[in-house]
Amino acid sequence: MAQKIQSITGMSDILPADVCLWRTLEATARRQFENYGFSEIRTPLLEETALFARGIGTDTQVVQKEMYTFEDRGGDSVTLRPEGTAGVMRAYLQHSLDAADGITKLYYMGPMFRYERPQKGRFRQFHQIGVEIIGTDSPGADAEAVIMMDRLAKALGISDFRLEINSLGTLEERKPYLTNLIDYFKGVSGEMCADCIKRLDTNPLRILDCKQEACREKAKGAPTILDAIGYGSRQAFEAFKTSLHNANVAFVVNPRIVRGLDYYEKTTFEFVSDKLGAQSTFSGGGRYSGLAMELGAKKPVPAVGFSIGCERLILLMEEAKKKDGAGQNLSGVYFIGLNEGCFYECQKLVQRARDAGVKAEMDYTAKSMKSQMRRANKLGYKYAAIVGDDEVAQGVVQLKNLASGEQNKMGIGDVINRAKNLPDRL
RNA sequence: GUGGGUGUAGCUCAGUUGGUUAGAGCACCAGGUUGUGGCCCUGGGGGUCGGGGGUUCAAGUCCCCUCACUCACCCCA
Repeated sequence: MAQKIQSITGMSDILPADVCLWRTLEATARRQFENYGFSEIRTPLLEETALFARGIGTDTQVVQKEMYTFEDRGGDSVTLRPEGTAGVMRAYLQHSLDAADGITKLYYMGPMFRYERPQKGRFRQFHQIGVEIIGTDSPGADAEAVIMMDRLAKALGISDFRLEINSLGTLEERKPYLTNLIDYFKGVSGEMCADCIKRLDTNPLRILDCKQEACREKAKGAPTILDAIGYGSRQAFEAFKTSLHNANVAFVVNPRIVRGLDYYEKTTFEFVSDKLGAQSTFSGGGRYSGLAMELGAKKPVPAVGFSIGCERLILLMEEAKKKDGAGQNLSGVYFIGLNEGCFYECQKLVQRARDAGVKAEMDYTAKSMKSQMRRANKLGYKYAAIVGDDEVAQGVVQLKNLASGEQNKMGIGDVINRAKNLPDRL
């Protein structure tokens, strides 16, 4: 016997019962983003490996350990995209999307791939919806992006979340800060956990976020990035905060927010919820400008963006939906043929209904009436249309309203009008 | 990559110190009504007990290995 094949680790099916929620998310995001003047862009799932290596940063965990990278048949190294921003920036540069206007506002949605151990809210194939505002370093753009995300979450019925913001300063400002930070932690490294001692070399900012009690204690006394950033960054951060206030977007400043991708600078932000387990960030982003140069642009291109972890947001939507408990609305006509002789007539009627734009089905074989009625009920049809010998002879059907039990004889034209909720002609 | 938890019917789960033919609820199918669904009643189908090996007269149950799922570390959306 052949072995049963199932989906591979960390890559799950979105089943029909769940697709409704996904469509709501996607449609709401599209409508919102387009109201803010964004256009959709679709880039390939597969890109040259160098795009991500250079764009995200060679030393990041994503690039070093998590990418699905392989040689294609021509011997080129290609990679399944682990995030969306690099591909969008590549497309922006490749097609000179700045030509029409200095500012380009884009959004995208689709699957991303990272080879990680799955857990709650984390998968190997996961979905992101993201936006990028390219071509301006105005903090107004940062605010617009964050406000849009805030409104989207609320439009989806999610209220139980908080916004955390920070500024990482520019790359130049961060360098001396990092040196200070490393010096500080080296002074107290004897009391820190093994992971954090490693982080001194790999990712010192992460130490600020360590969950170990001893490290947290030490992190309290550490120099803060917000004290180290320059005048320009500070002013931009203040302007950003003012815009959030003006839009009634609540936030907390969290100087320990660290982003995992190298290209971030200045404003960064995360939308977090404590209903998501350990992976509590459902949307995160920030400002970047070095990315374009890494991808071969002649000068830096300032940009800001964020991306939503769809699976995590869906989790929150499910949570919010539990409170509503929306009932299903019935629709369509289920045709019931009472015997073999009526079967073909029934097929004709089903097709006329469908051609007229009405949802309609029937059994594939002439089973008992009871069985067909049960099916009509189970599938959530509003009407059953019963077709027996008498009805065929008279050119009518018995149309039964399955909710009220009311039943009337009528021609197929009237059935179609009823099912389309058009007023009856009679 | 590391650690914990869980794998028995389509789903949720029982299954005693190892002991007859592995059960329940829901779901599914049929009948109770030869042309009327939902509720109810009756009956039915469906299981390599995740997989492999071992101990034993005997393994769903004990031991080893393995795989999958899940949660956490790490990291991130």
